[in-house]
Amino acid sequence: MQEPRANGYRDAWAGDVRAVDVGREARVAGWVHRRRDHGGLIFIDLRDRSGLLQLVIHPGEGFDVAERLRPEHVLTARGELVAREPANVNPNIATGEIELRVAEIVALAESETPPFPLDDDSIEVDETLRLRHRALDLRRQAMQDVMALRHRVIKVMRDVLDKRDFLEIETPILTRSTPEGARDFLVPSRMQPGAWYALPQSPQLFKQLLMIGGYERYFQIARCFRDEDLRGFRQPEFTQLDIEMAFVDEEDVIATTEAAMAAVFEAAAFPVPPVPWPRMSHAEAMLRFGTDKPDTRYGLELHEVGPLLAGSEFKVFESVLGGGGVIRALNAGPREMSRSELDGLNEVVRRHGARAVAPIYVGDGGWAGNLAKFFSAGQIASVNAELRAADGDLLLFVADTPAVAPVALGALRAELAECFGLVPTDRHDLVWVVDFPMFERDESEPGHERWVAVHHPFTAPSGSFADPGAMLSRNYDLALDGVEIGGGSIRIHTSEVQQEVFRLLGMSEEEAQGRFGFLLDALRFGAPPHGGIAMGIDRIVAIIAGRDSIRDVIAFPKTASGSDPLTGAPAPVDGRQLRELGVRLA
RNA sequence: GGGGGCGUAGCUCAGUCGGUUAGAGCGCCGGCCUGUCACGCCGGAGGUCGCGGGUUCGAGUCCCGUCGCUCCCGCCA
Repeated sequence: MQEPRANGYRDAWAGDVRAVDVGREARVAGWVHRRRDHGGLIFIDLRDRSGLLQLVIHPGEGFDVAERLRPEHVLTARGELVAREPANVNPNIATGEIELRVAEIVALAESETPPFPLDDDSIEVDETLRLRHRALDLRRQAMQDVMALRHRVIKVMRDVLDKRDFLEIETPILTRSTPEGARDFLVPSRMQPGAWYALPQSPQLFKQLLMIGGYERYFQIARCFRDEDLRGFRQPEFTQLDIEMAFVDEEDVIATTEAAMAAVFEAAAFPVPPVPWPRMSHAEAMLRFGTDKPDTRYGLELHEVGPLLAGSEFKVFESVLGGGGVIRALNAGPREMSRSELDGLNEVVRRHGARAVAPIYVGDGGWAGNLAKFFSAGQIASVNAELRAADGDLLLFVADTPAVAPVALGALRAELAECFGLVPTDRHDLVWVVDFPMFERDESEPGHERWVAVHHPFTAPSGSFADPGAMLSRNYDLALDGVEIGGGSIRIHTSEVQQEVFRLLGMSEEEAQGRFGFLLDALRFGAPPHGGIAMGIDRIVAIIAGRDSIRDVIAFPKTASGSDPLTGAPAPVDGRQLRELGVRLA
């Protein structure tokens, strides 16, 4: 760190002094990390953001002060930086060759005993307790490291985009609904009683207005809000690198994203393949991996085996195929699994809506087990060839609807890779997934089937509106190790096409005008072709830091119940405010 | 909204088939200690076993309810 301006508290960072500073008089300040009291000699590991420095207090000046110090007390100390005897050097800390011989020590603040250890990152402390004492939790080295990493990631993003002529422009937080498909957080309006602001699910509409407004290249470190249940990699409040560019096609946005992200990974010393990163169609991803965000670091790929097995004696498969279903299979390799372990696999696919997994062992070129008798030698041979099956291999089959079977087997693939230890820890893969379907048929309410946009309804489609189910969207999602870290698209830039999409989604002209009039209006005044992307900063930082939850990379995250860590719950509303708003309490 | 797991000392956890006095490590407090760095040695304090009810001669342990946390599905890019 840069040397601090000398004042009454410090003139040096504790963790930054080195052997070359021996002989120098230094004043440092910080927290007591650990204290070792030898009776006639006291050692204190002093901690500030830069690191640790050992203070030595001999009997005499300040000794009585040092005797009363305890972990997390705050102090400032002055003394001479001295070299340690060779035998006393501590190679585990950066300042281990030297120490501060204290001439003066002043206690600035006492501390109660911390409710959980701050000097040991190996113990996993209950998260509720960490959130309740967030200031203490943030002192821990692991949190300090992550926050510094997060800062560097965002800094690199800003630097790369700044060099490429992007302007950082802020967009409103109190706004109206910006549809991404999630529930909006709502805030009542005082000026217009009965009306509500929505917090933005993304700056989508605003950045399109900026493109139409001629700003050409925009970005923002944007806070986004979605009122949905949280998960390890999902918070109701999260941060995205939001980018939009005018007069561009897919290649421009992808190239810009790759430049920014490659710089981020390089700055973080996170090993990824060189750009350009591979691309895969949505259809291929679903076929080979059973997910739209494949982890391509390991095998266990899915195969379509329905046509190979049609006409067998196995009634389960036959009835699925007869009903328009599919059969997907993967080769788990030479695995010995017990009855109960195989039952455990059923649990996995059931979670995703499938009935069961059919396991078959390969032996002597044929199939072992009680399912083998239902299939002809030709069928067995062709499936073995498709799955490259060898003796001893375990083959797993899932037969179900075209929507369920791939997803269920894809989830099983991920689970198997995890428990077989097939997921590399030293290597990371990125893949662009492109050519998503534009529309999907929502058949959840019989009699009210309708088209819904797979991405948001501003994504540019390709294909003909005469066959909406066959249209693809001009979008691109980026997956890192099986986690979606970003996604974007080329946007619709004419009001005619935009209205056509709204119509297909069952939106009347009045409704479209009411909800998105300010975009439709803008599109009528010369909108440039444009597109962009949004990158999930929390997820990117979490993966680089090797964390399972983005809560670990957010200074003040929400808890599982969505409450605020500082108050324990969303703030209660003042009754007077409610009356002014005309809100009646139930 | 649905399903699984967890809740025991300040922290992390153990606690057998339901059995009488609930444990460990770390931390904390006191004493000793002039070269430690996860300091060491000696001693000590600390428990509504989340909460409520039930079964039982007897419940940390079994059952029901409830609250909290957590993972997964739904939802959500």
